[in-house]
Amino acid sequence: MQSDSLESGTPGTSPTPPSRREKNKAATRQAITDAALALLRSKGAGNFTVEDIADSAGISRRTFFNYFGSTDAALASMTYGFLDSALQQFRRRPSREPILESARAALLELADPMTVAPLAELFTLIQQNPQLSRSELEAWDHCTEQIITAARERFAAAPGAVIDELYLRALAGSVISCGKAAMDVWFARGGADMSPASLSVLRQLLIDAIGHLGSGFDGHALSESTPLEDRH
Amino acid sequence: MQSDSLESGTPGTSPTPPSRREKNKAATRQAITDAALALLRSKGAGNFTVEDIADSAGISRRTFFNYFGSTDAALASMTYGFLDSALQQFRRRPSREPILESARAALLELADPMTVAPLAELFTLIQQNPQLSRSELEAWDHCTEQIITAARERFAAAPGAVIDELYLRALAGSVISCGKAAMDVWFARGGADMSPASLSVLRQLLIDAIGHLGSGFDGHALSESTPLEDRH
DNA sequence: GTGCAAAATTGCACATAGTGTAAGAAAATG
DNA sequence: CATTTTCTTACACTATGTGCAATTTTGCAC
Repeated sequence: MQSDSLESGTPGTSPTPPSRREKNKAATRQAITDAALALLRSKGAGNFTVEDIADSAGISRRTFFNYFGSTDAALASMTYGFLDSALQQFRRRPSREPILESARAALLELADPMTVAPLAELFTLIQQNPQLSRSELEAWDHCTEQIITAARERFAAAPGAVIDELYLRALAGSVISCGKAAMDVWFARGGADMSPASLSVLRQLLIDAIGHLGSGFDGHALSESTPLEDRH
Repeated sequence: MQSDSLESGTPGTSPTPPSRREKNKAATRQAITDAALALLRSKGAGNFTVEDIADSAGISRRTFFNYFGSTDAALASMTYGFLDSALQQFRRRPSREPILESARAALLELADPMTVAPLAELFTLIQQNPQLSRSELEAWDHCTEQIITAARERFAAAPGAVIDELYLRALAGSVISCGKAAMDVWFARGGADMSPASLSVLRQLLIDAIGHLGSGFDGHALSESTPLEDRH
């Protein structure tokens, strides 16, 4: 679909230039997720089958299952990619940086237009259908595990130190929970609004959530009167 | 199985004495979960069918589906009950108590022998099988939503105050994450050890996790040397 | 291009999941 | 006992997910 320069896609970024096979697979994968999202949009959750997706993507039912284990998994793959961008950002942060600061920077990646755009509609469609949300939960959980691993590796850089697994897991889970909370609130407010103003709101929500986490949630649940931004 | 005193089970606790129908349904439900757990233990995850469970529980396959939507759901129902005990404890706390203190008290309920015992083995069996964990995640997520609702009701008691949804959701998610982290670490260490010493460890893990949360995770990931309790 | 090996797609068969429906069994009601 | 309500069951049917072998496509050497 895009400009298919033969083999040198972006030399230097990846050690393995994408072969034709890999590009075909990526295209098929994309066709599947596109078809699944289109069907979710047009027919609603639970009102289409794997065969529908396969037909729409121009492949056989069997091939669909070579790529994804279920309809949910196909849709959740978008969320995986979405969260993976935050994880990569986390890994990119310097090791000596306070970990909550790294988490804040990583979560802000979720407010990137290119990152959140493919997810926005999916989220709105999913939040109305609890059935679909199972695989989504799995995606968030998977990201939590990845954060735990990344954080463990970071702390392991300090030689001879004993890593507190409880601290790691509680922290990673809380960070992800804050990201999820910010996304939920954002979607609940304005839906999938991709305008710069809306994305700015999302960024602020992510920052505020991490702020609450960093301050130990010391009682800001109520605000007697909200002088600024009481449009809610 | 147990002593079936006719109708007066525990007068005063429930306004509706359990009729014969309700007791039969409860017994069937229990038989299903028992059978599912037994099969999980003996055959391993993914190596038995709904029909196996139904046969083992002495019911038809169709009746199984009248009670649970899937094998996973049957097993996850135990986790639902487990987490529900913590939720009830949270609701029982006084409204003016600091919310993290309420959370701490609620999570400590998870270390109650009567509460955690039915879950212990399930957790160990589940952690080895990522397939089963989807419904478990759903159970934790469901509990998070319940906590959000309970906390919202608590704060709504203050008249005229505007509730910060982000604070609520981030807090509830983090609290649950801390509970989950403590459980994970506990199981990873000693498995399903129900001894008083082990349960004491679990209690301390839960307290420490909430402690981390309350102090904003201000850097206790490493400990240069652990003078006490370095048996890990 | 030709030929060959590796890999992907596909069709087919099959076991299992999950659901609608109607008949039958059990329990509550009078 | 008769009736009504609720639960269980059998049956039929669609859909999911997987193993397997045939077929097609791609990569690579010549």
